[in-house]
Amino acid sequence: MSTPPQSSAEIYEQFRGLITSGELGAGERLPTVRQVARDLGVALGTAARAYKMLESDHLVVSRTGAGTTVAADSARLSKDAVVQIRKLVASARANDDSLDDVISAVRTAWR
Amino acid sequence: MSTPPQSSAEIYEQFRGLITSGELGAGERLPTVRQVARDLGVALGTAARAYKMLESDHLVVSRTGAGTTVAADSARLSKDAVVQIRKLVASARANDDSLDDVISAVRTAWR
DNA sequence: CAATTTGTGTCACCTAAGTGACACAAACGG
DNA sequence: CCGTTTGTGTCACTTAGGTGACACAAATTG
Repeated sequence: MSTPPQSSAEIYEQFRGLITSGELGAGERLPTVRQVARDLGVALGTAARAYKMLESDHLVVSRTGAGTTVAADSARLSKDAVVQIRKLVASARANDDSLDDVISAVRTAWR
Repeated sequence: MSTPPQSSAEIYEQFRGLITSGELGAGERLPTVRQVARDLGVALGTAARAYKMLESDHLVVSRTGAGTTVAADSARLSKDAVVQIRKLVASARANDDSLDDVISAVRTAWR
């Protein structure tokens, strides 16, 4: 495939968001690498690389044979931020702002 | 250089944030591609590619000889969103949240 | 007008990261 | 216990996007 629908970095980001926001709780099982690969139409190694990145961050624990589960202390985002993010998204949506513009502005506002 | 300090995509994002949030106003001049290349330690072509991307988005206007300036109708983010982003960043900072975690959570909350 | 500035285009080259197709070891489950 | 599931590792190959070093055309400047 010449243009992958998702890169390993994007897959990583996807799960990272679910985990750090607490939407995926500690102990919960992630889909298998082969599941992810099939669902997103990427190669096995690409999904595997994403999981490796998550493990490097200690966001998940992978064991061959058993699957991959969310690590114990993985809800890293404060409740405050989660609430603010919900408001921001509502506001931006109401104004038809684009996700990319919002992300860029957050990055800019951060420094 | 094996590991570029910034990729063209990152440089693009940087300016995109400044422009869509209105921090760089219409008509304002951007640094020259050579300036950007020198300052960030990237190759000329890398900075040029970033500017090309900005132009594809109609965020800037480039003319050989003259420089690159912010396009007329380029403040694309709503005031509401800008305000919410300011609050979010304050909140996240106060709680020691990481930028990457916040970005990931915003992405997740969006869908 | 002449020199400079600035964006653009091209060259050969290198590396990161994607691909499919495997193989293997650890854990699980009937 | 034995077959299946699952994460991991490797292979050769392709592509996107970096690199430095140029050259060129258009706009600005003195």
